[in-house]
Amino acid sequence: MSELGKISKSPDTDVRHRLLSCATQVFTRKGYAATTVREIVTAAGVTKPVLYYYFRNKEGIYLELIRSAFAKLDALLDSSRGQRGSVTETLLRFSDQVFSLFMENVGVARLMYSIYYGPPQGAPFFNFDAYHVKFQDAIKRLVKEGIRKREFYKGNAEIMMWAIIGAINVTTEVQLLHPEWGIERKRLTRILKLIFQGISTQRRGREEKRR
Amino acid sequence: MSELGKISKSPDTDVRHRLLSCATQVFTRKGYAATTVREIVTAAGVTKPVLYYYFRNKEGIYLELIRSAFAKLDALLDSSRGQRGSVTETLLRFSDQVFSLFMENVGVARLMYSIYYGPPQGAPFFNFDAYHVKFQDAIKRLVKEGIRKREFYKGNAEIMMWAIIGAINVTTEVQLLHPEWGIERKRLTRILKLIFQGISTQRRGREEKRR
DNA sequence: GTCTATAGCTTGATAGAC
DNA sequence: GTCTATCAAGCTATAGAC
Repeated sequence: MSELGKISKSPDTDVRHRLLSCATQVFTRKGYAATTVREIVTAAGVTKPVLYYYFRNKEGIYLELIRSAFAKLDALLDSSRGQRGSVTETLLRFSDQVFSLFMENVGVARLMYSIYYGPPQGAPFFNFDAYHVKFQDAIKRLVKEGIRKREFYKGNAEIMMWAIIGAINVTTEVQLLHPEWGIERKRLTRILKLIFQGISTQRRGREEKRR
Repeated sequence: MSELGKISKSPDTDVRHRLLSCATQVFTRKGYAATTVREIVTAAGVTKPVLYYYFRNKEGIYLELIRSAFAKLDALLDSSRGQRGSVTETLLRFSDQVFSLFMENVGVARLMYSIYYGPPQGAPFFNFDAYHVKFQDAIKRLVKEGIRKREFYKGNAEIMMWAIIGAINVTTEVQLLHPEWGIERKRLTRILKLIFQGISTQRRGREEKRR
């Protein structure tokens, strides 16, 4: 009986979730402006008022999609602070979690890329760049901590940051568009480890010898 | 007199170039489908027949934009073969040239990102992925050559390739959207050198010691 | 041929019954 | 929470005046 009670309660949130999922797909396929509320609700198998009940309007469901995804990223960024263990480990773990989050929300990610790079349809403004900066700061802070703890060479933290972000981006972007090319989560770790250790057999030039 | 002759000849190609430039802007701003031939020609200060003379139609001018940009990349990829000097130098020079090419055609690059990631307007198909693969192969070939010449450690060439492509991508993408963040050409070189040499003070783990 | 006015459709959004 | 029924605004197409 209690089971039935729980099950009968779930459709509420289930409908909400289905609406979000369908909206993501339609927005991605047709762009913000060309997407009609009608398409979203028929895809989700509900009627219009349901959408207007859960989300204020078309803009509301769009912003909810984007915001909820970034809320998860925010939580992850916060958790990257004050970790025990080496910075190297923290960076690897953090990148791995970012990749997982990306994959779990790959649909929304695809939509965000479409909005960010695509032609400006009348989509409501969202400050993607603020999150780019947040993300960069989180990585840069870890790199600086690594330098302070002598785990990393005393070099330009920003350059190191870009190398790491480059690895994360290339991994997520390839996964976004060509999952069949098989850059999966483990591979990101391997790329990062490579960046930590270097490619060249000739280690450190002038800087090293001068010490 | 001969001067006048030369000058009177240039407007032809000038008009052609102006059309291409304006088309790039309008396509990027409004998307392929929403762009009308009328907008392009008025922006370029010419009449419709001029566009239809130089390019067959709307599809023609679009494809010309994309194709001519990739033709330049093709030339660059070819030139990366059989270079003298160290592979490290070749890779740095090649990346630098790619970045320059990207910057010289940043308008077309923006359009291509918009088409590639944006909602599929009825834009004529272009095989962007084929060029992605070509590009990857060029880098991978150089990395393998580096390993063969003992310039690079005997590691996974593909992982090294992704690290390098990550650096190139992050540099060009940031330049595309936030030139004010100041990741200019020199910075790409610095990121690559960092990847070659590594970040960590702990060089090579188990793999190294086992040799 | 050209312009305008209007009919009719679509869209985002809401009211009120259940 | 969900439905039916409906609204107002905006767009497209075209009939019909000139």
